[in-house]
Amino acid sequence: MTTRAAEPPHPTRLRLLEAALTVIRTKGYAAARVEDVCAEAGLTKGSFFHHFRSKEELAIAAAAHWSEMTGRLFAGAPYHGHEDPLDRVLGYVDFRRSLLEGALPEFTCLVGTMVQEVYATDPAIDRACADSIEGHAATLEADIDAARAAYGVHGAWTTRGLALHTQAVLQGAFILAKAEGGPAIAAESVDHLHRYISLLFGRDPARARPPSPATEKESR
Amino acid sequence: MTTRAAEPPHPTRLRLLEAALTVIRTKGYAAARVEDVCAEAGLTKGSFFHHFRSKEELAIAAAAHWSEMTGRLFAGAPYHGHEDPLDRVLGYVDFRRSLLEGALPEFTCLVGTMVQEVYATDPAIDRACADSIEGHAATLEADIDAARAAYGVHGAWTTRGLALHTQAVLQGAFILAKAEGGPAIAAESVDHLHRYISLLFGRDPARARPPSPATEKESR
DNA sequence: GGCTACATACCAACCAGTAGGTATGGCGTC
DNA sequence: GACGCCATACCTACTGGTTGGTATGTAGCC
Repeated sequence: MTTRAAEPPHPTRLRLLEAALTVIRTKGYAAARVEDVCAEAGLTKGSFFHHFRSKEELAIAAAAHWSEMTGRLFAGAPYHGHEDPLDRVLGYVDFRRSLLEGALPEFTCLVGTMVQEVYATDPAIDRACADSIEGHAATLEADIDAARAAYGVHGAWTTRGLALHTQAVLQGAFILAKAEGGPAIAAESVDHLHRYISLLFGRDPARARPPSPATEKESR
Repeated sequence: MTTRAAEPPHPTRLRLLEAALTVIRTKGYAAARVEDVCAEAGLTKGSFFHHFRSKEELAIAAAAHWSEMTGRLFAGAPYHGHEDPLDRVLGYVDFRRSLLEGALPEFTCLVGTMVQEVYATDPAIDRACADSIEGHAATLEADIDAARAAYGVHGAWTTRGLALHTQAVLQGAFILAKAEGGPAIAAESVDHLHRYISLLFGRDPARARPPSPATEKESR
């Protein structure tokens, strides 16, 4: 991930990045025109090319911005407050489930969408997307490891593999949501993921979930 | 799915459809130029537009062709020969896993790739993709139902939901494979799916898999 | 007065789709 | 069994709209 201490970006650049998120998540990267992004941001191309050298640079910057945004969102999420590490892992899944609301471009994943289009044609964007996904998955590994230790679970799978599996389920859920036109089936798939992790650690999946601890004001 | 008794397509049309599979799975739909498809098929645009009215019609026809191709592949797969319905479901997962070989455009899913790009902009292609995914998932439901009956499993989930969850895991695995540049992590995710279904039906996931029954010569 | 941050106007390449041509082969007719 | 006729299948050449990117202008600010 390498979230290097980024100086806060120029507000106009930020507006363009936010616009890019919306447009690319709606139409995909190739179909997203620079002018679409400008219109969404209420600017013109002259301004765009003042802040970005090319459309490709926008995509890479958007992926980095996405990583930072989601990084902050998940770092501040309440599930980190659980005592039991397994509750933290399951809390993460519940949190992801709670995000599946509203219109599709609001909850689907920027980098998952982009990587499908560019993996074979644009190595730089592909790398940025892969970094984003892997970096996010890595934030789960400490809790999964702690849960394995606490529950004495040592199956034929790796911590990193399970962390990435959660991402696979979520990415796949987004695809189903796009095909079906809404988040309902995506939510069911995330429920299956929750049930899987419960079973994997020998916990009854039907057991009531622990209440979310109060959201931390500042998680540093 | 509605696999209506299709008269065998014109061989040149078929070459264009096969070429479209390759090109779209490599570059995505929007970036796939009509001329790319023609070049891949060894034809020119004049011929293309003799067989298809538009690029959109190609995409829809490609999705239908994809459904037929995969339909035949899975209908003829060996896992249907297992006595135990749970073995058939798990055999399906194993079969999917065995397909994760070679270069990415050879094993990734056409309609999963396309739906991400068109869900908000092209309802006709979106519908074709959704039909393909749902139609394929539906082929699992009879075996899942039979397994639920045989094993007395009635959790808080639906047969259709689990069938679609298998597709979510696979689609997500393809995204990870594209990000990582190879099928290794995708395979791990499919292993997790196998483990999940085993646990869900109360079977020890570590248990040796039953040998595949001999491939049926003709499954009608 | 020069630098940042935007806008307007323009260009050249690209690309889906069209126009119109030619080769091929089936088929009825004599 | 040769001939005229036409539909099919494929090609080359072109067009017109689109789009990433550039050149240039200008308003405000230090």
